[in-house]
Amino acid sequence: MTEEERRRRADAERNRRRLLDSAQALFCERGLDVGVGEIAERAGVGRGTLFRNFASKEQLIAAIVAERMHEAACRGRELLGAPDPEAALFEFVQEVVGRQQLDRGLFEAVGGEFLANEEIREAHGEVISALDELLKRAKQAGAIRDDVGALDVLMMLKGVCQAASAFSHVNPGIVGRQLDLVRAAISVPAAAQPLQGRPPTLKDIEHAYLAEDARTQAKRAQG
Amino acid sequence: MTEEERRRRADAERNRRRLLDSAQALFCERGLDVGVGEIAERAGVGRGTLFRNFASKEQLIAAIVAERMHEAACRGRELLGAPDPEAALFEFVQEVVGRQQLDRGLFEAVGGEFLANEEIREAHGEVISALDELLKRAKQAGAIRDDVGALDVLMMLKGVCQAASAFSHVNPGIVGRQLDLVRAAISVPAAAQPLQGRPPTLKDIEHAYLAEDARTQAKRAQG
DNA sequence: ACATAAGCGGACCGCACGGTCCGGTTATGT
DNA sequence: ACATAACCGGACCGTGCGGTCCGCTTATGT
Repeated sequence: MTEEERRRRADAERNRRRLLDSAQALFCERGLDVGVGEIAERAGVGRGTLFRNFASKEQLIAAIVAERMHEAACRGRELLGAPDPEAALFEFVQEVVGRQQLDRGLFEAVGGEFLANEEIREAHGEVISALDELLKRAKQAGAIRDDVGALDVLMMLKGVCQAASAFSHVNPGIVGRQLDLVRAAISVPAAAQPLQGRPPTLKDIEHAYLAEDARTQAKRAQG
Repeated sequence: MTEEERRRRADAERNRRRLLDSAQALFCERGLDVGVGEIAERAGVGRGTLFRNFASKEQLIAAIVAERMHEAACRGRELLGAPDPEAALFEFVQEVVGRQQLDRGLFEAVGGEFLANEEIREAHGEVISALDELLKRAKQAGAIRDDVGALDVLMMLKGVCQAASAFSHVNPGIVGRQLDLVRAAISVPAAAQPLQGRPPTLKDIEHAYLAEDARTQAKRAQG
């Protein structure tokens, strides 16, 4: 040990990175329920190696999810410097939805029982704070009503994300449509612009289910 | 067998009812993840009896959930006869949320992978149809914008229900608040009335998690 | 009262999960 | 080149799940 800071072997460091990468990829595409065995296999290491780097699966999840939330919060703070407060707010809202749309694990972590985890809850708080600041600026600019809070918005976004994860692949316009509704709701008196896309239909549900099923069976066949 | 229609023994019928009742109760309070063992135990029968009445757990779930959805749809059709179309629509919306708030199993069945089940999806379709009719009437009355569909509304409700299931016990006003938002969204120009209740806070999340945790550990201690 | 079939229940099975452990391997400093 | 400790990987464990099976019980018609 010639250096104080260099106490871990190089291969250990490399394996940790591989584990984080493979877990991130699998959580993204299949959610947080993927088994630790599969994560280790994809990383090209054994299960033992996984558990030496992360004390439990929950801790691995927390490390990844918290990182993603931290990134989102940073983006939010960045948007605080944008010229148009209202545009900045809705840009952020749209990105938050987009991130969850691209990362199923992140989507599942928000609002589920995983908020029980200290690390995740803290990162979640960062996002809320950023959104809160953006809201405050937009309110001062007169664009947003005074009595809504960051969590009010986040809760509505939960519905949007749910819609996105369920239907966006059979009805791509659904996200923009729902985001429009977040702005204008369904009442006539508001100065409403026409909604984007086409209305979702019963067929969409069926297609969503069939696509999901086909994907599952494909995985099963190859595995 | 003196009667054609009487081919099942009385005790069998009684046990089936007990199973349905206990499953309903457990699904309500703890969600669809409760084990079949516990359901049978609460009903005072063995696991074998459960599987003789229902070929699989999924079928048991479908029987119960579809029944609840059917009830909701009936209520919706009933409201079609109400004098004020707009009031009827929002009464229905509120009741749909209320039902999911009182029944965690129902909440989980909507929008999750359980919509893959034919029986559930069909019953879900009934609810959508009822909501669609209510929407049409409200549109004709000029209360609702023309370009929203029943599923648009249902998706927003998903977010409301999520908020309800997570926070209603620490912030009872949250449901009315979110329902207000469904009507008016967050834009200033709308003729907005002040939101009900108080804004949700970060503390609410923490309390929700702590309460959930305490409940879980209580169950664990008594079981 | 009795014969009989329908019904019963809990022991049992296979499975998949998260997590542990230890004999063999390999990076690392001298 | 070598000694050594850090590291590796996969066999292994306990748990809890949905679902099956079979010997015993009991409702039911005569």
